Amino acid sequence: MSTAPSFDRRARRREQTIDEILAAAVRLMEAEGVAGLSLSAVAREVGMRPPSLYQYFPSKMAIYDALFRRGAEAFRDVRRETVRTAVAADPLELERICTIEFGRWCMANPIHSQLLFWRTVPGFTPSPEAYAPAQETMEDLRGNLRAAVAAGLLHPDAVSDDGIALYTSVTAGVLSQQLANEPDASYDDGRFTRLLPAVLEMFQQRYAPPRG
Amino acid sequence: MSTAPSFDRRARRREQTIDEILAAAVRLMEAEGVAGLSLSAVAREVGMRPPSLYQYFPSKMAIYDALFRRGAEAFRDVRRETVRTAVAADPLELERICTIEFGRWCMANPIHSQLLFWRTVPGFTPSPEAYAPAQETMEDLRGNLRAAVAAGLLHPDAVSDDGIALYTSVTAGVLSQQLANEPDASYDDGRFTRLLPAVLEMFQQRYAPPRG
DNA sequence: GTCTATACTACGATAGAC
DNA sequence: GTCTATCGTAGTATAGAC
Repeated sequence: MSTAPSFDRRARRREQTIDEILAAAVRLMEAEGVAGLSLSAVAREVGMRPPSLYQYFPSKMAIYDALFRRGAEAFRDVRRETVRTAVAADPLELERICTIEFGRWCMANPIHSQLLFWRTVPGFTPSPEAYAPAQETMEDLRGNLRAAVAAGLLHPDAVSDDGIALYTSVTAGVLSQQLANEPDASYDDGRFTRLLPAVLEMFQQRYAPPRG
Repeated sequence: MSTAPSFDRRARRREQTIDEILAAAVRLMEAEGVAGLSLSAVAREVGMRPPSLYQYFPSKMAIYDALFRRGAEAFRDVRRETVRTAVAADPLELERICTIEFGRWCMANPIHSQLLFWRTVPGFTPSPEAYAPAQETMEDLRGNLRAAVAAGLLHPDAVSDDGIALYTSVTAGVLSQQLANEPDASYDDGRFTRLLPAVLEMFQQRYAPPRG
C-alpha cells in the first residue's frame, strides 16, 4: 500500500500531540491541583482552542483516564526494569530496591501518584484498561515476596492478603505523608521518604522467617 | 442590659445555621468529592439562595477552613477524651487505644479526614487558627509516647522527630489506603483498618526499650 | 485537523431592595 | 437576615465552515 507510510507519519504526529496534551495537563495540575484541571486551560497551554482537544480525547475524564493508565504503566515498568537490572543479594533485597525506586518515581511524579493512590477527582473512576497495569504491579510485588519466602527470608504469612496489604499500607503511608505535607521535596530530602528503609525493615522484622 | 437575652438567642440561632451549612457541605462532598463543593449546591441543600450564605461565610474557602478546624478540633478531642476515660495498663496501651479511636473517627468522618490529611483542594490552605488544634494533637501524641519512654516501654528514639514521623506515617498509611480503596467500609470491616493493631505492634517492636 | 461560533450551564461574588 | 437581580467569568461540549 502506497499510503501506509503516510498513515504512519500521521499516527506518530497524533501520538506526539496526545503526549503534549497530557504533559500540559500534568503541568496545570501541579499548579492548580489534580481536581482543578480545566480543558480550556489545557487548550491554552498547548496553543489550541478547546474544541480541538476533542479530536484527541472524547471528554475530560478520558484525559484523567489516560494519565491514570500511563502512571500505572510507568510504575509497573519502573519495578520491572529494576528487577531486570538491579544487583541484589537476594529476593528480599531486590524487593527493597524496587520499592525505593517506586518511591523515587512517586516523588518525581506527584500528580500521577495522587491520581493513582488517592482518587480524589469527583466523577472519575479508572477504566478497567487503565487499572490493569496497577493490578499487574500488585502481582509483581506478590511474586517478589513469594520468592523471598521461598528463599527462607520471610515467613509465608508475608504473602497472605493481610501481609501484602500491610506492605502497601506502610510504604504508601510514608509516600502519602510526604506528598501531603512536603510535596515539593525531593525523594532524598523528604522528611518522610527518608523513612522508607525503616518501614521496610519493620515489615521484614514482623515477617521474619520461622527458624530452622 | 435588657437586650442581652435577645443577643443570645440570635447568636444561638446563627450558630445553628452555621452548623446546618457545614453539615450540608459535608453531605455534598460525600456525594461529589471534597474538591467538587459548590456554594450553589450548599445553598440549595439548606434552602437558601447563594447570596445568603455570605452572611455566614465570606468565601468558599472559609467553609473549607471551618471544616478543617472543626475536624482538627474533633480528633484532638477524641484523643483527649480517650485519655480521660480509657482504662489502660500503661502509657503505651493508652496510646494504642487513642490511635484506634482516632482510626474510628477517621472512618466515621472521611470527608474531614481527606481535608485534613490529603489537602487536595486546589486553592485551599488552612489558616493558622484552623491548623492549631492539629499541632496540639501532635504534641499530645508526643506526650503519650514520652510517657511510654519514661515508663521504660519504648526506646527514647521513639520520640525523636523520625520516630514520631514514622508513627504518623504507618498509622496514616493504613487509614489512607482504607479511605482511598474502600471508603465506604466501616472501621471494623475495612481490609486496611483491620491492620492498625499490627502496625502499632511493628512500631513498638522497632522501638523496643533498651534492656536493663 | 483546526478553527469560529455558539449553546448551555454553572459558578463565585456583589449591590441593593425589603 | 433573606431576597432578587446581576456581574463577570468560566466551564464542557457540539455544529459546522474551512
